[in-house]
Parts: sequence; C-alpha cells; structure tokens
Amino acid sequence: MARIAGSSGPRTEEAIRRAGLSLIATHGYAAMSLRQLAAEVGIQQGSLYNYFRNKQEFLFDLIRGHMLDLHAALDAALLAEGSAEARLTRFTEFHVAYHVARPQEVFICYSELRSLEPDNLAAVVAMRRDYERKLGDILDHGRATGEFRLADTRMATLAILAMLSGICTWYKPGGRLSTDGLQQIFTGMVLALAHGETQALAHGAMQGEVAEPVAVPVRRRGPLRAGVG
Amino acid sequence: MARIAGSSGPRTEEAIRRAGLSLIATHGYAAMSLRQLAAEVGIQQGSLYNYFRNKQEFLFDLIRGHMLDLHAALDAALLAEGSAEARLTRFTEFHVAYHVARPQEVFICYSELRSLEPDNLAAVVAMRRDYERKLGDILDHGRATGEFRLADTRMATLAILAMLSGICTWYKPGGRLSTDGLQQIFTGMVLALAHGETQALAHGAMQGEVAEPVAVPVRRRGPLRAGVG
Amino acid sequence: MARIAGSSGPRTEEAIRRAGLSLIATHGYAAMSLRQLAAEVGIQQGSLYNYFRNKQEFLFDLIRGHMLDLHAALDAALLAEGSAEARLTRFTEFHVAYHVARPQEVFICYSELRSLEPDNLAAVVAMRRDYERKLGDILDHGRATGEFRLADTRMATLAILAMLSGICTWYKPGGRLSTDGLQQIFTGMVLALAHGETQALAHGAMQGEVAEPVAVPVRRRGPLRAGVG
Amino acid sequence: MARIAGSSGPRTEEAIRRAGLSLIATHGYAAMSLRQLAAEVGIQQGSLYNYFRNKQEFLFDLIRGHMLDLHAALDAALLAEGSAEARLTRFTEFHVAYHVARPQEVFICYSELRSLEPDNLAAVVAMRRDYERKLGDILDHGRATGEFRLADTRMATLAILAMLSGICTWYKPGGRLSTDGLQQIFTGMVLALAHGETQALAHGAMQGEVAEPVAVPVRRRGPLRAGVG
DNA sequence: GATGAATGAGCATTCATTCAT
DNA sequence: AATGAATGAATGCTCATTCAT
Repeated sequence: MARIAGSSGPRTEEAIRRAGLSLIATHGYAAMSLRQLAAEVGIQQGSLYNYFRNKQEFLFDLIRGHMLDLHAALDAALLAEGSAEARLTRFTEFHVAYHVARPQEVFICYSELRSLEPDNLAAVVAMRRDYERKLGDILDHGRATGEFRLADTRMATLAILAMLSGICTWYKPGGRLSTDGLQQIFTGMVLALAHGETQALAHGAMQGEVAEPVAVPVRRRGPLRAGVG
Repeated sequence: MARIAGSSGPRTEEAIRRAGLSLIATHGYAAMSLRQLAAEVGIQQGSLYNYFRNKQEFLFDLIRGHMLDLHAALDAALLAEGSAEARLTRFTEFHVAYHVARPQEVFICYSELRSLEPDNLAAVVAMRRDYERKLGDILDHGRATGEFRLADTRMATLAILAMLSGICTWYKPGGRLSTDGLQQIFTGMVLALAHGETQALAHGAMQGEVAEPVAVPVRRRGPLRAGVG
Repeated sequence: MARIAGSSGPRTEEAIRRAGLSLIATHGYAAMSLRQLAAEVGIQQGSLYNYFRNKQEFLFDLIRGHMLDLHAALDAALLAEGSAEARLTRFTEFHVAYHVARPQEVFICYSELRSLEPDNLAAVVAMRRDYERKLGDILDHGRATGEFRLADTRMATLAILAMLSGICTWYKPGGRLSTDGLQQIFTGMVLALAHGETQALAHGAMQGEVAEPVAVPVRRRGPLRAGVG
Repeated sequence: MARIAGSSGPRTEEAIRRAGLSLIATHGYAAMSLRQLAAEVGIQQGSLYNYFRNKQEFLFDLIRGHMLDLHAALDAALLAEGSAEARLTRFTEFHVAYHVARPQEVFICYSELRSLEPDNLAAVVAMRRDYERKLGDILDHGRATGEFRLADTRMATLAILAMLSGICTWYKPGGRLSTDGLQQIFTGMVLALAHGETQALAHGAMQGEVAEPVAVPVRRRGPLRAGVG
C-alpha cells in the first residue's frame, strides 16, 4: 500500500527502461505485456503509468531517446575534418562501436518501427533519414573527389547501413572478436566496397551478359499443413 | 449455416496464406489477430482451424515453406559450375531476384524467428545456417583460390547477407531501379567487397593507429517522458 | 469450452437485454460492470461481445429500441380522432399505462441520456423531441379551440411529461393503486391543469404582487466534512 | 514539494465542492473519477483526502448539505401563516426559485440517490420524506378547508414535486423565461391542478368508460444489434 | 496542506481456441 | 468446409486509496 519506504522515482524509471528494452528486444513490442514488464521491475502494473501515458508512448520514448543519442554521438565522432575515406572510416568505426555497445536499443529501432503509430513513426523516420544522409554525404563527397567509385551512392548507403546494422542481430559480448577487431574487419569491407566498384562493375556486367536468368518460384506447391490432408 | 455454396478448400487455403503473409509482414505475428485474418479472407474465425492446428503452426508453415523454396531455387541457380567469382555473382543475382520477387516472405523469415517456439525455431535456424553455409563455401573457396581477399569469411558472409537482405525492407515494385539494375549494382558491391579487402585493410589499419577512440554514451540523460516532470 | 449443448443465440440475447435493463436501472450504466451482467446471464464476459460491439452500443440499443416501441404504441393509441380533451386523456392514459408496464426501460431513457455518446445522444434527443411535440400539438390545438387555457404550452408540455414520467421513480407493482386507478387520477390532474389556468393565473398574479421574494441561500456554511476540522 | 505558497484550505475546499458538483451533475457520480476532480481543482489526487475520507462521503456531504439548506430555506419561506392556497403558492414559488438558483445540487439529489450507501441513503430519504410531507400537509389542509379538490393528495404531492423538479433538467440561465416568469407559470399550473380536480375527474371518468384499453407492447421484436444479423 | 509514488482490485475489451450444428 | 456461440485467460488501462516525504 502506498509508497514503499526507499522507493524513488528515478531509480524505478531507469529500471523500467532497462527491463522494457530487454523485453522488447527479446519478444517484440506487441508480445511484451505490461504485466511482464511490471513483474520484471518488481512493481504493480498500475505504477507503470506514473512513468508513461501508455505503452505506445513508452516505445516511442525508448526509440526517440536512442535516436537522439545516436545523432549526438555521431556528430561528435565526425567532428574532426578529413578526407572522405577518413570520414567513412570514422563513421564505420563509430557505427560498429555503437551497435556493439547498445545492441538492444539499436535492434528495436529497426525492428519496432512498424509498431509506432503514424505520427511517432514519421518523427523517427525523419531522424533516420538524417542519419542516412550523413553517410550519404560522405559517399557523395568521396565520389566527387574520386576517392570512391560507386555506381549508386543511395544504394551504397543502404547497403552499408544494412551490413553494419546486421551486427546487432548476432553480436554477443565476449564472442570471438573484440570491438576493435570488428571495427577493423568491417572498416575493411566498407572501404573495399566504396573503393572497388569500377572493377567490380566490370565483372558484374560481364556476368550479366552471359548468365541465364535466375528462376524464382512464385508459389509453393503442397498443402499448408504439412503431413495432414 | 454450414458450407456456403461454392466454397472450396484450396481457394480458401491460398487466400489464407496470402492474407496471413501480408498481415504478418505488416503488423507482425504477435500483433496479427486471427480475427483480422479471417475477416481479410472473408470467413469466420473458427473456419481457419480447418487449415491449421493453431496460430504457431501457421507461422511455422509459412516460414518453413518459404525456406524450402529458397533452398530449392538457390540450388537450381548454383547448378552450373564456375569460378568462385562466377558463383558469387550467381548467388547475388539469385538472392536479389528472390528478395524482389517475394519480399514479404523473406521479411518474415528474418523478423519472426523470435515468434517461433523452440522446436520450430531450431528447424528454421538449421535451414538458415545451411543457406549461409552455401555462401560461406563460395567465399572460402574464393579465398583458397586467391580470387577473393577476405580477412574473415564468416564476417563477410554475415555482412553480405545483411546487405542483400536489407533490400526487402525498402524495395517497392515500380521504383527507380529494375530487378536487373538492382542485381547489377549489388553484384558490383558484393564483388568489390570480396575482392578488395587487402587494400582496404591497409586503410583501416592506418586509421586504426591514429584515430581517437569513438565515444559511445552508455546512458541517456533526462526523464522517460519528454517534456513532463 | 466452446458451444454448450442447447445454447441458443436468441435466448441468450433476450437474457442479456433483460439483465442489462435491470442492472442499469438499479445501479446506473457507469456503475454496471460487464462482469456483473455476464454473471447475471450465466455466461462468460467475452460472450457478451457476440451480442453487442461495446457497452455503449448496448445502452444505445436498449434506449433506442424502447423509444421506437414508445412511438409506435403512442401512435396506435392516438389513432382515433377526437377533441383535444379526448386526445389529452388518451395520451395520459397511454403514458401512465406504458410507464407502469415498463418502468425500467422508461427510467433509463431519462436517467442515462448523459451516458450516451454525442451521436447516440443526438439520435435519442430527436426522438424524444418528437414525442414531446405530439403532446405539445394536442395542447396547442386545445388552446386554439378554447378547450384549454394555458399560459405557456411549452412549459405545460414539460410539466405534464415530468409529472407523468415521475411515476416510474416510485411505482411498484402491487401497490395501493391499480393501473386503472393511476390512469384516472393522473388524467384528472392533467385535465385540471390544462383547463384551469385562467383562474389559477389570477391567483398567481395576486400572490405575485404581495409576496415577499423567496430567499434562496446561494452557499452553504460550514466545512465539507461535518464533524471534522 | 509539499505545500505550495499561497495554497489555502478553505479556498481549496470550496473549489472541490464546486468542481465536484459540476462533474457529478454532468457525468454522474460513478462516472466521475477523483483524477478528474483533482485535475479540475488543480491539485493532486492524494490531496483530495485532506477534504473528505472517501468518495462516498464526498457525495453524501454534498447531498446532505444541500438538503439541510433546502429545509432551512423552505421553513423560512413558509413562516408566514396563510390560507392553503397562499401556502401552496409560497411553496411553489420557493421551489421554483430554488431549482433555478441551484440546479446542479437539486439534480444530483434526485439522480444520485442510488449511489448512496444504505445508511447514507436512509438519512437522505428521511429528509426528503419530510420535505414531501410539508407539501402534503398543505394539500391535506387545503382539501380539508375545501380550498382544493384533490382525488388523492399523495399522488398530487408526487405529481407536483415531479412537475416542479423537472425544471432542473431543462432550465438554463438566460433562457426565454425569467425566474419570475417561471414562478408565475408554474404557480398557475399547480393551483389549477389543486383546484380543478372535480371537474377534471368528471372528464376522466367519462373517458374512462368509453375508452378502449391502451395497448402497451411488452416486448420488442428484432435483434439487439440493429442492422446486423 | 500538498506531493508523488505506490498499491491491488477492477475495468472494458480482445485473444486463440473449441465444437455442436 | 463452414458457421456461430461459447470459453477462459489475457490484454492495456483506470480506479479509489494510502502514505513517506
């Protein structure tokens, strides 16, 4: 009943954020119940509503908060001027480090966009577009200076981001590779991608001429329920 | 009551699969209700159970069916022998074509793994690992023959798959680029990545020596509910 | 689980309506929980939603259904032509009989208007206005023919309806007076009211001149919590 | 935290009473939440409990307080002796004036009786019966002196109170009629009702003999959910 | 006198699922 | 193969109330 001795708003709030992050990353927003969340935190369900107005707002706060942090950290990392290559390296190292440091937040920022209501989604998508643009600017600049040879910088932007962001789907702390190791390997791949396209395109074109078209079955055969009538 | 004139199993089954695919891709498995699904198909909720034993089995059937198709189609595409480069090109073209042709199925195969119950998950993960291995083998082979210069073929496997699979998150039919165009651009990037690593690693190493460590904020400041308390 | 042998939609629906009517009349719409309603009917809460879309719709259906009945029955009762006095007698007898026959429905039609959402409220208020107009027309007609002497037919309409409708707040079947008795007594009062105004107005005016103004305290003194500080 | 500069008990108490009155009159006791009440007053929910022990006590205080005022004011209004007719006129003028002056309090005294717990209800019902008796005594006295011709003074008491109390359901300040106007019109109707019954009864009896019985449908036909199967 | 954080029960509503018809 | 009525548990959320500060 009533306020528990020693209870304190900020502590509870932090616990809610942490538990929510973990539950959403594990089960997904729709599958996480506020009962679970409250239990994880060790409070009653109703008490959650001292910290957010509803479940959707909670999700939005988590995602928006993370995006703000991400932007601020990226801006700090890119502060120092340099060549496009230097900047791309910087970007990659930053992105890898960030994904390794906060994989859950990063993950839900991708996976739970669909759970955002239209207005909230619009706000987040705008922030994401800004982030993409920062990478896109580096690539455009590098192509202009001749440092990079890219057929399509928009595609390259999306490809690099997908490649780097994939890290958070399989990275586990204490794995085979350290953050440093990951940074080096991924920087290598990103720079190769950015530099080498001319040569690669040649290959691609060559192949394109000779290759038979790839067959993609449009429909599966057989009943939905395998093994049943 | 009872069977409506003209109703027919196979037609209904196909409608259920199609509607389910679309609903799960849009809202997610947990957020899709069987009410919605039945309404979309134009039948009563109870009738769905003539086509699957429960919601989980429905999801598993969709994912498993797709994985079977994917493997069969990939094997067909890779039948012709060739250099590692030729095979990587083939793989990339296939993967892009498949993702463009069936983006929803591909998408839920990634996004709804967490909604699978343990046994079902294990089965799907095994199939996915097979798929990854097929790409991994190409990369390993190419490195052995000296065609590719890759620091870490496992990382490269994951990176390439992430890059290519990202397509289904933004691809819309009728966009700026045709399937052909996408295939060429992505083949270019993948080959560049596979070929160019040595040179790139040099850059990475150079940067690595000088660069200040990237700062990643571990915690956000400020209250959960922005603008309040 | 599932359908109980012998269960049947129409029977359940009727039971829900009857139980709902009684619960709303007794406790009020806001204070009636759907748990209570389901328990009264002997089904699970969720099953209620086979019969209405939500609580508000249930209330609206009850009220609207009753209003439709009321209008149909009044029209039938007033079919026979006659003098204004005959019609007013008919109206009164009908209204009393109806209130005595279905006191709960009548009661919630007055008391739960405030629980209706704006659109539903508008629909009901329109029907009520029609009903009032039917009485108003009788009074206007009677004043035009000289049968009635009324200072203000609108006020008389409201006064007569309030007087008659009050019956459902205290009427209990099996009380001192039969329906017939009530009809006669209330017809007498209504006709007296309608006929006698001239004479009465004279009194009113006389009193009005001499009477001291009535003092109405605008505010109570003393603390809210009697007996506490 | 703690006490805000300038806050003061009596001012807050008055604000709570006023806001509560308005909220209960508008939405009903059960539908008014203490959240709403606190928000209206501009304090936190918990602070309300400095002014009442619980929600029920708050309602009871409002109703009881109003009934005390009502009695005191009526007694003052009826102090002067006079004929039954003079006293009935006085009563009517007073009742109308009071309802016009404090429509919300009057309204909840009728509409929220059902929300009172048994003991509180008993106390209020007793006060109300006293009030009715004061009118009943006037009518009985008038019938004894031959001033009034009433078939049933108990019914007349209830009818007159219902008629007059109905005012608070439609009265809006600034309407077509002033308080004076309303007093005159309603006094006219009440006196007509009290005087005229003999003549009216004759009519009623006449009608009663000839009239066909009024048909009251006991049950509505058709489904609960209009327009659906 | 007021706050803010908490409680625990209760709310209307939705869920996947069942099964007699 | 389909329906419609049912279940029982769960959902997100609100409620009146408490009390250390």
